[in-house]
Amino acid sequence: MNHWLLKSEPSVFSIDTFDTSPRKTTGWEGVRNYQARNMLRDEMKQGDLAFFYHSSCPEPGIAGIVEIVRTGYPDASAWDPHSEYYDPKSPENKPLWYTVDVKLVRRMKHFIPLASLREHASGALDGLLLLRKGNRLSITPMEPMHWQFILTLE
DNA sequence: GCCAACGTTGGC
DNA sequence: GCCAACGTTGGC
Repeated sequence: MNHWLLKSEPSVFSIDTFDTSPRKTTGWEGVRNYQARNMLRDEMKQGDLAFFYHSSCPEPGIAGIVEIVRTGYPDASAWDPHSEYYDPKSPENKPLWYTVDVKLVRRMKHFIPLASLREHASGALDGLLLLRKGNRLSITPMEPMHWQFILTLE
């Protein structure tokens, strides 16, 4: 099983938004970055777990855990002219962008602020992509070691 | 709002 | 293929 970290802006989709989603599941639409696309399409497996991270907000950090419940399939929003994720460069019969379905497993017992993660940046969380300067990927793979350690922080 | 870092675009 | 310009991300 793989471990991931998914970023989301709470003003767009927060951990609470899952409560209003059928079966607490949502399509992870709108990723328009090739590196992230490749992970969505090729690497995420059913049953994989991911930390759900709030970004670009007053208190960034890890809010919960989600599970990949459907593996990569074409992101239809790229073909929808009314969608904010519409991409005219995506051919109708050849999908350019992909998405997966994620389901909320649970909230963290305690929200884990980015600042708390940083305290271990040169220790147990050394190498965590999220903490690397300049990292902007909305999807990053995580080492099981880092996953386990973060669970001890909650 | 500022700024660093990175990705994408497009001219050549 | 190079590289400057531009756009986006995201913490602060």
